[in-house]
Amino acid sequence: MTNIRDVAKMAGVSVTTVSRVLNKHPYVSKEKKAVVLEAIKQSNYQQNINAVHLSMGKTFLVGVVVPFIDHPYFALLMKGIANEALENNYKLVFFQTNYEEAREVEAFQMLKQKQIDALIICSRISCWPTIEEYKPYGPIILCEDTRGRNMSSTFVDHYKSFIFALEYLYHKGHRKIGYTIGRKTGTNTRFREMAYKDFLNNHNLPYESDYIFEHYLHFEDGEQVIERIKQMANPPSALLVTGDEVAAGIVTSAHYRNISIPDDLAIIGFNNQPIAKMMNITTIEIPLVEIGRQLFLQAIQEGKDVTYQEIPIKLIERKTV
Amino acid sequence: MTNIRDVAKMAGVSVTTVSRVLNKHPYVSKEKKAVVLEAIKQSNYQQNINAVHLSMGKTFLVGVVVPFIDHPYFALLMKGIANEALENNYKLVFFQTNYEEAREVEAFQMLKQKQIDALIICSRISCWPTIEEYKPYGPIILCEDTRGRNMSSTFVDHYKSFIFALEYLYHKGHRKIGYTIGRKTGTNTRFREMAYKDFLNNHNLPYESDYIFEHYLHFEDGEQVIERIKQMANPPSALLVTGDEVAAGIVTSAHYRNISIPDDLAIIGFNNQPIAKMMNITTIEIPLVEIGRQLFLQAIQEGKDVTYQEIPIKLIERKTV
DNA sequence: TTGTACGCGTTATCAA
DNA sequence: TTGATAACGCGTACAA
Repeated sequence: MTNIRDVAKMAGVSVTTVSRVLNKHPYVSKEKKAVVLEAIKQSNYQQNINAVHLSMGKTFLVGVVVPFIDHPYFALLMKGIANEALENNYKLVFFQTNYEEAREVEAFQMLKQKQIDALIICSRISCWPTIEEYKPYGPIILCEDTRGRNMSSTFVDHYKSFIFALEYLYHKGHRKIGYTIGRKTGTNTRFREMAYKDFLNNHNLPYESDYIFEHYLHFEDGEQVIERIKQMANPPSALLVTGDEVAAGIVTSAHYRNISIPDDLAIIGFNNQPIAKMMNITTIEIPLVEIGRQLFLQAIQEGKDVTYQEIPIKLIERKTV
Repeated sequence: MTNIRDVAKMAGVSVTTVSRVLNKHPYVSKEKKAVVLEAIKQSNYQQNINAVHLSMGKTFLVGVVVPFIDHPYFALLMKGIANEALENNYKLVFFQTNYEEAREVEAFQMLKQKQIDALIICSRISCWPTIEEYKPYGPIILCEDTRGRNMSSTFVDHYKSFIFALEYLYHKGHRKIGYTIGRKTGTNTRFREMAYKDFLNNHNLPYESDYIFEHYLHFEDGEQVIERIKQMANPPSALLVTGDEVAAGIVTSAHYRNISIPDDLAIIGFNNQPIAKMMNITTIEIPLVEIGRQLFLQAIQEGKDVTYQEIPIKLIERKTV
C-alpha cells in the first residue's frame, strides 16, 4: 500500500503539500498541485482513513440504536437518518439491540472510544444514569420527550397526541375506548398511559384494564386483538392503535370475523403509513422520516447546547371512525 | 483524555506492559497486572479505538449495502446480518443507496480506504467491472447467484424456485399465469424472467406481456395489481407474487373488489413472512434472516477463496392456491 | 508558497 | 517477564 510519503517522494514535494492537495487547502501552486495529482493517479494512492481519524480525533461516523429493524416505525426513522447522513457526508453505524441492555452499552462504548462522533437512540432500554454517564463523550440524541433533562431530542408529544385522539373519539360519541401499544415500558408508552388515565378521569369514565392491549407490533398481531375483543362481554367501541400496520391487521381481521368498522369498532391508527391510506384508516400522522432527519441534524450539531424539537402531528380523517 | 502512556506512568510500568494487559497477552506478572488494572480504573482510561485500527490495519467494521430499509425483504436480511455481527463482535456500517450508483461507490471507497473490513451487498445497481475493480481491497459478498464469477455469495436459486412454483400452478390446472416483481433490473429479476419464459416455452403457452407486473413492492401496491387485473379482458388465473406483503395487499384488495381467491385468482407469495401465515397465503419460504447470517459469516471468513452458498427454499401450502 | 518536525494512541519487534 | 523504540499514516504548528 502506497502512503502519503511515497506520493510525496514521487512528486518531489513534501508530505505537507500532498496533504494540502488532498484536503483542498489553499496556498499550493498550480504546478505542484498537478504533479501531486499525477503522482496520486500513478500510484493508485488511497488515504488510510483510520490515520485521518486518529489524527483528527473524529470519524464522521454516527451510531444509530434501534431495538429491531424489521418494523416500519424504526425502518422509517432509519431511512430519514440515512438520507440526512448522506447529505452531510456521514456514515452510520447500525446497532440492533433487541432491547438488551448489553447491546446498548456497546454503542455507548463506541462513543467513549471515539469510534463514533455521536449516538442516536431511537428507542432505549437503559436508564438515565447510564445515559448520563456517557454523555460527556459525545452528543447523545433521543427520540422521546426529554424536556426537563439535559439531553437533546426530537420527539412527538405523545401525551398531547393521545389526549387529542381520545377527545376526538369522545366527541364522536365513544365512551368505551381502548388502545393497543407495542411495548409495556418506555417513555412514549408512559406518556400515553398517563394521557389515557387523565382522559378517563376528566370524563368520569371507568378504567378497564382489558381495554389496554400490550405487545402488539405487527400486521399479523391485529388478528389477536380481534380475537380478544370477540371474547369480551363488554368490548370497547373504539381503539387507538399505535401503529398503522397493526391497525391494518385489525381492520383485515375484523372484516373476516364480521366486525363492522367503524360501526362496531372505530379505529385510529398512528403514523399515516401508506398502508393506512390504502385501507382508508383514520390515523394520526407522524412524520417519521422527517423526525429521522432532525435526529441526525441534532447529532452533528456544533456546540454543546441541548435542544428539544417537538414535531407536530396531524389527524388524517378517513373511514375507520 | 488519558492515554496508554498516562496509565503506564501511573502504574510505574511501560506502555508495552499496559498494552499486554489490555490485550490479555501472556508474560505479565500477577502483581504488575494488578497495578495496571488499578491504574486503568483510577484514570477511567479508555482505549482510542482509532489508534488500534491504524496500528492493526483492521476495523472490525463490515459495510452493508441496501437500496432502502423500509421493506421487509431488506429489513429481514439486515436483521440476520446484525444478529451474526453481534455474535462475532463486529459492527455494521449502514449504506442506503436508493439504487443510486454514486452511493454504492461510497461503500466501495470505504472498503478501499480500509474503514471497513468487508462489504455485503444485498442488492446492487453497479455493474461487474466496478465491483471487480474494488475486489482487491477486501471481501465483497453478494446476495445473488454469482456462480461462474469470482465473487462470494449466499443466494436463492430464483430460476429453480420460479420454475418450481410455476410447475406447481400448472399441475393445479393453471394455464394463464403471471407474476409481480419489485424492480425491472437485477440478477434475481433476470433469472425469474428466464424461468418464466422457459416455462412458457416448455408448455407451449403464449407470452402475455400484460401478465408481468413490474414495480410492485409494498402491501399498498396490491391494490393496483387488482385494479389492473379488473380491467383485463383476459386476466391471469394465477399470480406469482415476489413478496408476501404485496401478496397480502392483493388478497385484501381482491376481497373488497369481489375477486375470489383462489377461485378467480390463485396467489403464491414469496418469503413466508408472518403476514402470509396470518392471511393464509400459500408461499415459497425464503429464510431471509438465515441468509443474512450466512452473508455475514462469508464476509469475515478467513482466506481468499470464493464460496457460493445456495439456500434451499420450501413451498408452504395454505389457502390461496 | 513550501517544508520540517512533531503529535495522535496503539501494537509489534527485539533486546535485555 | 519487561521495556525501549520503531512502525502505522496522516494533519498541522511553526519556521522559512
